[in-house]
Amino acid sequence: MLCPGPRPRNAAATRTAILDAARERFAAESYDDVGMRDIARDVGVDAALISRYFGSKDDLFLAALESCGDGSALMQGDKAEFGKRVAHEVVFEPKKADQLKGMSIMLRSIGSNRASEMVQTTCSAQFFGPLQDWLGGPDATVRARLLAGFIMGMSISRELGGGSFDLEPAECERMRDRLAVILQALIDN
Amino acid sequence: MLCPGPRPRNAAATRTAILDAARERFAAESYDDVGMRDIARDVGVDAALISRYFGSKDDLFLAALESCGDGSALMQGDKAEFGKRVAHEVVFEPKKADQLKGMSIMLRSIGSNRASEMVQTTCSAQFFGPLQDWLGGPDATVRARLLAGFIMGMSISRELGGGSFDLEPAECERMRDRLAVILQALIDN
DNA sequence: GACGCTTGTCAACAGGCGTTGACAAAGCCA
DNA sequence: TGGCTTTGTCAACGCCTGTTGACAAGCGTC
Repeated sequence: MLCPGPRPRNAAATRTAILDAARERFAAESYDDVGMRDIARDVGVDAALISRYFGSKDDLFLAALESCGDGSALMQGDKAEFGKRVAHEVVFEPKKADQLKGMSIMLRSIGSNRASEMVQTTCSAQFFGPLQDWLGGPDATVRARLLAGFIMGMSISRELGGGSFDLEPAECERMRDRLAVILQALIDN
Repeated sequence: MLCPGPRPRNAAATRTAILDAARERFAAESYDDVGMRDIARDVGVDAALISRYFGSKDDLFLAALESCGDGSALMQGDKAEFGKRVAHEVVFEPKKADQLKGMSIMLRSIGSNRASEMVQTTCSAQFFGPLQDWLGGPDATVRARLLAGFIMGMSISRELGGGSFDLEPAECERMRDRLAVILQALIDN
């Protein structure tokens, strides 16, 4: 989407363009692998401008992470269908849900020393916390950890299989169904 | 364990010392965060020596990964107790099991562009494959993916909570018990 | 004892990184 | 039109990285 000629002068638009590009980049690559110059090239802007708008790379990463919104979108809709809905999204539509994009960013960079602390605090505030409150009932904390862990684990597992668990479509469906049952059991409890 | 004076000349010992140090480092930090000079300092040796013994950093990483052995250790013991055993190790003794150390390395570096391919192939060969063969029965592939995903996810979740899921000890026990039931159900199926 | 191979150290290189300050040009206001 | 602020570019800095080749010292062998 790069246009020839000089970039029109529009600070607000440029800022959000940078933020959008950063979100995409950090969802696809780790904190260490994403360079300021990469994001700048995506937007069609000089890397120095990013520093001026967002401060440091850490600040940009945090802004991108928080721009994904909290995980509450996961929890909208019928509670009795949570298992089916989430299992379907995790297995078949990893890129669709915005809250899963936030999780992609976390998973990509949780290993990095520079990013792990930001990831931890954000994850607690935007994922564990809301999930736990929404669950309610006995052992809500424990069930939230299990749910979150399972969802993250399946995302990692998909990643390891190269985007599709390295499974046949029919097998994916059966996995989705099994996963749905397990998740739902943790919801109902 | 650094001794003063020059290092005794012993190629084999030095080589394994380097490999051990690399395994520890890569289990604790991501591929990008681990520097050749860090490992060299741990061993008390010059970084150049590592290059000569192992070739490139990629080669060293792969050697460290493969030195953890395959995941078959996870599958030894009574099949009827698999759930309990693994749940206990995942929740309470993350550092104990060697095969979990291999998984730590994978989880730390799966996000890194340079390491992800090595992690993927190693994970398939040493973790998914053996688990699937060992499981047998209907839908072995699907159940193996679910099991592996859950185990990895709980490891990540523990990491995010700062080493203990951010839970009380009593809660950890209840989580272990719930996890054991879920894992065992996937084994038996 | 002198040679030669092995083992380890040291200094340096090329390349990449995030960040900074000076500079250019666009747009606004008087 | 002239000045001033905003927006963007450019070149450069200091730092860190993996890797290399030259050099030093230990050790076995003739």
